[in-house]
Amino acid sequence: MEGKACHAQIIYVGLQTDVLTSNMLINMYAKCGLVDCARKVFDKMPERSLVSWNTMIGSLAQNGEEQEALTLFIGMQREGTTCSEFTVSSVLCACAAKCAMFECKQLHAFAIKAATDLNVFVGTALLRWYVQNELYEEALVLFHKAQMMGLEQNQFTISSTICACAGLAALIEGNQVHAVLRKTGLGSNIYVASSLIDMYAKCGCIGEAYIVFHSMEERSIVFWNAMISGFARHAHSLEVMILFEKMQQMSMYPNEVTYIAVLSACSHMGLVEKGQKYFNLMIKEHSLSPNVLHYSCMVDIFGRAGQIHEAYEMIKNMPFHATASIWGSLLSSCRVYGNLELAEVAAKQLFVLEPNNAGNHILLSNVYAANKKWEEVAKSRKLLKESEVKKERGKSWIEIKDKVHSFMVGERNHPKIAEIYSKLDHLVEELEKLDYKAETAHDLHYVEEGRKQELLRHHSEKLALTFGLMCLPSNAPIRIMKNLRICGDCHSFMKLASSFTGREIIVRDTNRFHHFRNGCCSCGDFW
DNA sequence: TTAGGGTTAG
Repeated sequence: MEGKACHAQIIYVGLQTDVLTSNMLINMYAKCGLVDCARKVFDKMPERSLVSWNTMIGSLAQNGEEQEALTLFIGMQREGTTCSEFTVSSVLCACAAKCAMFECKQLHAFAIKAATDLNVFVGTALLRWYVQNELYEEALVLFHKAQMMGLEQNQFTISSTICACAGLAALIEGNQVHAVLRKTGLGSNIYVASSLIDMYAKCGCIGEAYIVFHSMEERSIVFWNAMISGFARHAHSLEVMILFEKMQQMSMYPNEVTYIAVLSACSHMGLVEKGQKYFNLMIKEHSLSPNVLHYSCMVDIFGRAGQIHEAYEMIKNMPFHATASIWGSLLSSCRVYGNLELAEVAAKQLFVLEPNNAGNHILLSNVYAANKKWEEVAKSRKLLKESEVKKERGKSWIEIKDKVHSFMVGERNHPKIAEIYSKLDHLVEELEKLDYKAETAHDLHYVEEGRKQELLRHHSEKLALTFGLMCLPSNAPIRIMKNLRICGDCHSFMKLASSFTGREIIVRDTNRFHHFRNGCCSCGDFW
């Protein structure tokens, strides 16, 4: 109100035409959240300076009016006003919030042309934009470029970069950033430390994540959640529960994110009663309203444990429309337990919600096959073949030195592919001596048995494993990332391979880790 | 007279 009174006084004495005063007024209104008042002052200005434009664009960007900020920026260009690093960083923030990829890419080029890309504000906004839009590789390229040019790194650029490494599960890159932290001391920042825990957990190094967790005295809720989510991702349910208790002893109370981690740990381990206990605790003890993700966890908990009807009841009674992910979880459970009736219910919903997801058709045909409904299997396969729907191809990747090696199922292009196949054949022979038999039961391609076995043998994670065995030192764990869920055959194969080679093998599939050691998997064969 | 930012989610 003081500002408004002051504005009235300025108008009274006739100072409103002064550019400097108007700029200050725009700024004052924007800081008070009165962006409309700021805009009125801006619109009435007979002439505007660069600062007027910058202040107005920045105000709009910060007050959630991103589209208007972009429109004004275009207007500024049309008027021929040269922009500065202030303009570029504000407009970049607006683009990142809007996820306007095209504008952002144009703006990046614009920033380079206007020689503003070396400005720390501009660089930070660019990095943030890339990470927010999951363009992690671009983010890392930018970070390396900044490093080569000797530009300043700060806690903001570093936490975004670590987030990019986490998104790519790029451990070697992540380790390099960690080394920068050790030199600069930026690792003691709570945001940086939280993203570091997340990065190590997502790269399969849960022990490293815990070392970071243990080293910090300051602990925020996000920091606790990052560690608990990491343990959940690795199916270390006991550690999840211990930390859940410990945080409360230290007067830090769980929030919605904590409960998602706790419930997902229960689902990965088949802990139905514990899951129900936590779900009730969340509502009654901590007064939190479960969101669609919590319900999704509960459907998963019941479904994975074979309580398909309870899972379906949960869906029917929840206060939200079920998402594709929830119906997908039910359909997967139906496949595992051969429940045809509910598989058809789930599939019907999924075909509407995800018409382009071939996996749903395949799951349904698997349930038909498990129930020996061969006519329906054929119909379902025909439908899939006729539609435009394509199944996502299996892909695995592994980091060796500073390079990511990627393998598709039946890979032909890798430079060492001949040697890989030959070594893999040899490994299969050795494992067959330990009673390994290719499990083709769930692989329902209409192909003859020999060909089925060949397809299974060339699953991408087996190729990545073989390449890891060829290239990595004998004591190094082999970390493999995969874009789909690991199949039953590869799971058995990895267990035997860990025993035969004496190696630790870590496989991350769509949303969790499997640690294979001495012939066993951390998931206890429940996933 | 003008700038902001980063972390956790079945």
